[in-house]
This record gives sequence, structure tokens and C-alpha cells, in this order.
Amino acid sequence: MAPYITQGEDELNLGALDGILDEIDEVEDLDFANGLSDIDLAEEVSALGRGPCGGLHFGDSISDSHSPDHSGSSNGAVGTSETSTVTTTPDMKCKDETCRRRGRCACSFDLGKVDELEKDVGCLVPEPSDEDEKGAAEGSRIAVNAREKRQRKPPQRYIEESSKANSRDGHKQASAVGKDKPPLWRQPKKKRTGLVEPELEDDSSASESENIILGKKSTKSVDRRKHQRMWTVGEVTKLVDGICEFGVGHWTDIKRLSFAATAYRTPIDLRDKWRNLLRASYAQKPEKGEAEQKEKSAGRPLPKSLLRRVRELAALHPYPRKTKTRSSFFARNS
DNA sequence: TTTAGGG
DNA sequence: CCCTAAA
Repeated sequence: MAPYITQGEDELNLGALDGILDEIDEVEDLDFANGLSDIDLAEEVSALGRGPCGGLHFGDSISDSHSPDHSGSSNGAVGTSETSTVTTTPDMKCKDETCRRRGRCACSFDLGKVDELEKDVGCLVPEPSDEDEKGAAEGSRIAVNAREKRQRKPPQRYIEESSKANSRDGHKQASAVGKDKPPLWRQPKKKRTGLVEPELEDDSSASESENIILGKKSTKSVDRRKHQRMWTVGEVTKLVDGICEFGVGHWTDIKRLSFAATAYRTPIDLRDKWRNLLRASYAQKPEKGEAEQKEKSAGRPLPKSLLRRVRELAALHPYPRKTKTRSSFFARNS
């Protein structure tokens, strides 16, 4: 094969690699979905099965099965049928928001639009995206290459950051350069790991690859984005699902359930992603022009269903919890 | 400790 | 994504 990447690379390859890296992640995800890793596939299926916040869920307790706290009531009990659902829910831990949120579940468009949903689903599972196909083809080859490279790649981490940090702020970042503290951005302390944390997805592939991009010749434009893990549709789906289930706040709960298997992606990340999603959704909502939408979608095409759900949730609550609508609670009580 | 907001 | 302030 062609010696794609060798040791003595220059900025030339860096540029190409940059674009490639992006695809690598996708490829990885795809591979998993193809059957290499059941977990990812399961996630996709689960998310899809539920569709819009528990619209069609079958009894698949694939990944959500382990919900000790909520006693699996969130397993689609919401959208199952607008009738009982919570009959056997012994408000063991239902404080107020959680219970209420679950009951309401802003997604009301699902049932009426099953047809559309089905279409979206169909295009989502089998072939995530037309782009991916291309990426998969040359991505697989690259993946191997990249893997080899990252293996022998020295632990060269934030050399530049140290000097920069020193010059800039010199907060506590400077300490974590290359000494004892490994560059683990967010070491999963396994502290509150009540449930098993397989960490199977924690292949340091993406993280390491990122390093390559941050070559020293990157000048000084890489301050905070040490590593950027790309959010795939599956992740976003899960995120939206979790938000729909537990509510907009409660990132911890969402992380514990929907993202229990995902080592990275701390609650804060979830929140950030949600914010970005809101931005995207809001930017796209008023615009009916297809041209602009197309451009936006070009980067990271989100399934229509996903966007719809985001819009729904966004419409329900701006970003942070609104007024909590506590008035309604009181009104009902009195 | 978690959430919210800003960079 | 990272950091900081407030609950």
C-alpha cells in the first residue's frame, strides 16, 4: 500500500490528517455499529426503538435496564400509552421534578408522526449517512494506519501548552504538563461509579490522534480544545433521550443512565452539547431556506427526528430550567 | 457536589 | 472543551 503516513511528516500531512481524523471517529463508530461492539449497536437500536422519547420502545432493556434508582420506569413508560404507565411506580425517589418530568415528557409529536419517524429511523440505522460510506472505505485503511502511528507515537503531550500557560495565566494548568500527571484530561476517578464502568469505548484512539493535530507548528491557536471528541448521532440521540426523560437539568442523572457506559462525556459536556444543539436548532428553525440547511448539515448531518426532538425540547424549556412551573404544581394541589 | 454561565 | 461562581 501507499506509505500514507510516515515518521518524517510535515505540515502537508498534517493538513490531510486533520480531515482524516475526523473521519476516523466516524469509522470507529461505524465499525462498532456493524457488530464489532454490541454496546454501540445496542445503543443505537435502543435509541431508535424508543424513537422520540419513548414513542415506540419495545421492551428492550438493553442499556437502560440498569436503572436502580428509577426502577426502570423510564423505560418508555412515558410514551408507551398515554394511559397508565406509572401505575406501579412507587414514588420511591420521585421528588418533584423528576416525576413530573417523566410524566409529561415533552415529546408529543411522535405518535402522530410515526410514519415520518419510521422513515428517519430507516435511514439512520442501516446507513448512518452517505458520507460515512465514503469515509468508511478509505477510513478503514486509514484507521489501520493511524492506529499504527498512534501506537508508536511518543507520549509527547502538551509541550507547547506549558510555555503558553506560563505566559498566559499560569493557573493550575501548568502543573499538568508532562511530569507525573498524565495528560488525562478528565481522569475518570471511578469514585461514584456505583455501577460497572466497562470503559470499553475509552480507546484512546481519538484522544491520541488529536495530539497529532496539535503539532507544535500549530502556532498558538490551540488553547482549550486539547481534544475534541466528536459527537455522533448516537450520542446526540442518547443525550436528547435522556434530557427528554429526566429533564433539561439533571445532567448527572442523564450521565449515570444514558451515558453510564461512556467514560468520557461528563455531565458538563452533556450540558455543553445540549447548548450547542440548541444553538443549531434555533439557528435552523427560522430558516426555511434549504440551501443554508444543506450547508449546515454538511458538517454533521443530524437525523431529522433528532432535530425535531431537539426543537421540541428547546421549545419546552429555553435552556436552563424555566420557572419550574411550580405554580402548576401548587395549583393542582390546592 | 452539581448546576449555570462565560471564555 | 475548560474554568469559575453559586445553590
